[in-house]
Amino acid sequence: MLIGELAERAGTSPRTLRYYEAHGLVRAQRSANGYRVYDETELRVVREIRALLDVGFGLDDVRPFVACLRAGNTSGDVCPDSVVVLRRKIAEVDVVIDRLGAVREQLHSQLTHAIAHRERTCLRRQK
Amino acid sequence: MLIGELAERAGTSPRTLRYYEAHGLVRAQRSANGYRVYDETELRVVREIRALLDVGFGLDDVRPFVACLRAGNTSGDVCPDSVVVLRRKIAEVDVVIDRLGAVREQLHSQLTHAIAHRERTCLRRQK
DNA sequence: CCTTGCCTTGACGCTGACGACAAGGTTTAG
DNA sequence: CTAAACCTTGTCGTCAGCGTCAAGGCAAGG
Repeated sequence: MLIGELAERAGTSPRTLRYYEAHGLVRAQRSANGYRVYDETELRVVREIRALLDVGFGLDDVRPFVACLRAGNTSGDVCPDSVVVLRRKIAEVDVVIDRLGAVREQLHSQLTHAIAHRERTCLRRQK
Repeated sequence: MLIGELAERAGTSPRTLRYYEAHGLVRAQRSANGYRVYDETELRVVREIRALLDVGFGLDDVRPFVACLRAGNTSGDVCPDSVVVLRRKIAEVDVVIDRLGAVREQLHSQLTHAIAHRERTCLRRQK
């Protein structure tokens, strides 16, 4: 499997795969002419990476999951390092959710205030 | 009031104020030697900008609020354009909160799965 | 032989809100 | 006289995850 095929099967681009390789996440054999050659394992690795990035992970967060897959596990989640990252990420998400909740509250009250102000202005105009 | 003083009073940096000016948000008179000179109104403008950026607005989102203040209003929130942006931002925040909630769910289930897997492994080892 | 369509490395662009520095002018205090 | 502490414009760097050329090599079909 060459880079174009892997890219298509994983739903991404060759550029992206080279990028992952440059950052030590994906590995490739080389054919005689220097082309990157991948096996099915790499396909699963790339899909794991994509799934985690989509959820808001950074490349560094993904490393333990890739290592876990390479260690022969069916899922990248089951290794201790992955679990640590999972817990941390959940905590991070919780923090952001809380913050956004507070922001939402504030914006809502600003909006309420603005509407109330407009009401008052209209009423004064009507008099 | 020169740029350094305004920066300090607004809790930001001269660089930032020049940046806002370059993007048409803050205005300054010029003294004979070419220094930027600000009045109290600009202080309020800068504080409005900062408050909104802190909440996750972009510079473009802030423009209507600044215009609203410049139009003589006590609050930047009360003008129609500001209200439009407020509503849009609240909607955006809602979307992100929902997405993060789903992400949190997914991560939690991954974590649960990983823990369960580890339990099974330990049990097998104990046998 | 020539085109088409893969592949290679290398390098710059992008988004946003600035930080950091360069190289210089001004004003004030000692 | 000079150092300190302001100010000016201009340019590059930052973070992340790539997109988008550029310039070239390799393989196969007509």
